[in-house]
Amino acid sequence: MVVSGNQAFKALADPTRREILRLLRQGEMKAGDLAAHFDMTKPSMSHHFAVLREADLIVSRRDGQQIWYALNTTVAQDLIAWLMDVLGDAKQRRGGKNK
Amino acid sequence: MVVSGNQAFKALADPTRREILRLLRQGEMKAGDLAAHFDMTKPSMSHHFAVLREADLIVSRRDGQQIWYALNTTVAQDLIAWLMDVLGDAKQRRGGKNK
DNA sequence: CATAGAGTTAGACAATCGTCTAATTAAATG
DNA sequence: CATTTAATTAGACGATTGTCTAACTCTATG
Repeated sequence: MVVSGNQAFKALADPTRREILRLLRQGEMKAGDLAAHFDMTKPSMSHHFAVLREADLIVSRRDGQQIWYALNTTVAQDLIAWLMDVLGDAKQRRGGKNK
Repeated sequence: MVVSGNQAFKALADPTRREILRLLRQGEMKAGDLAAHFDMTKPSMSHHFAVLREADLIVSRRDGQQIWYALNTTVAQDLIAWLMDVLGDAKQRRGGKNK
């Protein structure tokens, strides 16, 4: 885990934040457009963006009045590597050992 | 996500629980032997086992006085599928789209 | 430069979480 | 059956989390 393993896992623990990541699969989006997908105030959404950014799961850039968010795949790759390592092929390994 | 997506993600948010999963990679272990790896009371460890079991990330069986825990790979596979879907190949996808 | 719009920051508050000690359950054994 | 050992359950408590309203920053524009 390169940088923020624990923060990244904690960030993923909230369903709103996972949905934000899902929306960003298709490319970057403005903060306001993201927020429009949720039944929640803008400050609450802003908080979720901050948590995701501090976990390095997203990156942001300002363009005039608006802020664009996009997935940061670097930490994402680390998370997947951790999960695959710990949980991914355990079945095969156990099969080989305990059969 | 088959059953307990949110619970599974929340279970992964704690470093002690992730370490428990890591230890279980090599096969099932007794509750006491797992607990011995941590600087924490047994009731606290028992709580973490319960969270992991409710998230379907581990399974347990009693053998006399002792309880054995093992990884449950079913939900683990779902988690990995989710992560790969949302975060896994975003770089390639964005590259193809926004280049 | 006054106003409006997009977004964040500050601070409060209830709910959830992680840990502890004390009590309890369940199995083994003299 | 009394005691010991392995583990969980119950309940308390401080820390963290997710949400809200109010206030603020920053940019655009008349």
